[in-house]
Amino acid sequence: MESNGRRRPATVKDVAVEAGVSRGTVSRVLNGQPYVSDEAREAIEAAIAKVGFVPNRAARSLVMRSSQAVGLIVHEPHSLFVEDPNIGSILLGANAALSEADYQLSCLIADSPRDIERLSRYLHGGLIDGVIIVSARVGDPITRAVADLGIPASFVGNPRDIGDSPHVTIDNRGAAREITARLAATGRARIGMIAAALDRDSGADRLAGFVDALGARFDPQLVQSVPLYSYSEGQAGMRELLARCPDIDGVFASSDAVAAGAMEVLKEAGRSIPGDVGIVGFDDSTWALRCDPPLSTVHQPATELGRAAAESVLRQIRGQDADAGLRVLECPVVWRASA
Amino acid sequence: MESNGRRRPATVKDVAVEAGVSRGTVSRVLNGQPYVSDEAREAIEAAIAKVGFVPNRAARSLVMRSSQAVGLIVHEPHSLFVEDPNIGSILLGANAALSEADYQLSCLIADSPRDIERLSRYLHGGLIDGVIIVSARVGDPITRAVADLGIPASFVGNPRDIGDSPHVTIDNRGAAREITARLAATGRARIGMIAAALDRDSGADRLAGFVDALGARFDPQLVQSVPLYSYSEGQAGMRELLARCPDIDGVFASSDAVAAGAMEVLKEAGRSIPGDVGIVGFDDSTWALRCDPPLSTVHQPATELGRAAAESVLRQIRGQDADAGLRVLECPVVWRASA
DNA sequence: ATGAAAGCGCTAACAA
DNA sequence: TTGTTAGCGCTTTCAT
Repeated sequence: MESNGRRRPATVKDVAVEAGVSRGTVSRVLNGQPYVSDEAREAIEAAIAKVGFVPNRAARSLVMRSSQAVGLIVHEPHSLFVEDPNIGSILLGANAALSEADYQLSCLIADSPRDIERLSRYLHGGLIDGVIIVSARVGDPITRAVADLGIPASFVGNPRDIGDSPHVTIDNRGAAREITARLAATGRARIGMIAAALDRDSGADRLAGFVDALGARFDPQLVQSVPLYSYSEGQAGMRELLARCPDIDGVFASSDAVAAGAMEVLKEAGRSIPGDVGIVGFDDSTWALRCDPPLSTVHQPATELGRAAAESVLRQIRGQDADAGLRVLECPVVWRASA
Repeated sequence: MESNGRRRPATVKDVAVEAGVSRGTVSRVLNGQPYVSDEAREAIEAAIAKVGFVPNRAARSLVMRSSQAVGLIVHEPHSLFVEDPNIGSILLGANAALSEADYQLSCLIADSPRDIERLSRYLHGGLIDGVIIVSARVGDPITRAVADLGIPASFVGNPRDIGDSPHVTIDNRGAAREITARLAATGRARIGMIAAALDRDSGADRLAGFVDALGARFDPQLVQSVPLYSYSEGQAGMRELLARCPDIDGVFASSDAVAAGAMEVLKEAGRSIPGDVGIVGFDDSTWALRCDPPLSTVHQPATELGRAAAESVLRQIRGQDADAGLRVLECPVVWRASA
């Protein structure tokens, strides 16, 4: 029976009075502790329903020093946040894992220096037991803030400066190496790369994998760097590459969105895919299937990344962090028609 | 000077001792209250920095009965959450408005009955001062939970059963009417609609606007209903329509993603756009510009919707809800090449 | 098995 | 202008 209207919320005391017991006993029932008579338990449960009692979490957090809530910080440039195909899945994965453990996920956005300032106070405040950090860059103020806090934390991704902090990631370099090698194996001679987001570990590692795979055949002329993993940057990058090396016959785009933009430009330039130019992407997002022809790419297990990060935080909260926090998830190549 | 390591967090008392004043005075400084000598203020500020004090928000929330945090509940089916082009912008808009008022935005996901259960306890708990609800459907349990709570709330959108609760929305029906009329004015004789998400106010209203615009020329045969605003549903819907009415020469798709899917199918069927068939969408999302030809559509002011909803919640928190919470934002038609 | 009482960290009313 | 004190709602010894 939900009480409606603007009445003062019921407290343990109200429940205790209603049930004719003490607050201590009510608390024991609330927390499922032993040593409560069936009689008392039933009376209290009835009273709780009757007065519409819901525990005040601020009070509980204060005394227990824990809140059963985990934050997930997203620090993305404005534009990307809206489009990033992985964030939504990471969120859903983290939420699922936390939900099973009866933890509340609270997604926090860092979109300005002011946000970061407020956020670090918020995290300090005892309303959050742990935190998942998505898409941090090297030197990210969020990283510092979290480290200073000493609160259980786990990163999705692996910015260089988090040291051996718990994190879950994929082997960007290995996957990039693998898909580049396969592209080369289709008989391409002049393979280029549109290398996005080199300020992120994912971006830098994908480039490194590309260089690995090409070995002596690597030609820096064939690499065009662009700032973001986006469709329009893909277009811009491809235009540059085409102008500089008209004989290009293979492209590794460092995300599917980038690849989609590049394909658009290639078609406008009259190049057939995969006939004249083979192209591969990264992420296996909705972009990949929407391309024509469908894009060969690397499958990124976004949901599982979110889930694993949440589980890592949960383990730390429970004090089991002896157990390794680091995990590298599989990301198989998905071969389709674009190369 | 941030204190590191796992030391017990500093409290007001520590600051008071360090500064040689009482806890009351420290509290006054913390809350920017008058009647504090410059001398005391300086000593306290120095002490705060020295001991690395950050207020415990659980304690503060408990006594103040407010937390300076606003929740934003997203209740979307799994698949859509990942793709919805509006949610990210709504979030960013809400965050910007709240940030200016020094409120923390906490985005909460409702992805299962269990989530909803936990969420309503969470909202009850005093850790959240108000809430923005995105994409609720009629009969949504979230709506009931929020109503029972009596907490400041504002909806984005207008499900029929929220009554006159504060909400911010667009005139879906009017906009649908307008863009359909324009499509008709291009000389189309057999205009159909792929009507998605009729269980949502937005979906139902867009269909109503379509019917309005066509008047006597409306033919139910030319309407295909699909469950979700998605690319693949757009493909499915278009296939149905094409099979049933091969003479179709105009299509109103109820979102850009749906339109993109429909365009794909039309092209496969050998229809030229806008030559054989004119097509228009809704949202003005990234899909629209990515289509070939670019899609005529209705611009949805997603960022502003988020901002306005946040401002509405803020007003309610401040007790100014006499001021109207309802706002209908403009959504102009954007005319491009697809029709 | 249960009640009484102390106290988590903070703010606010009251005295001084 | 400042210190003192009484709670906010909850959990948790310590008695009983």
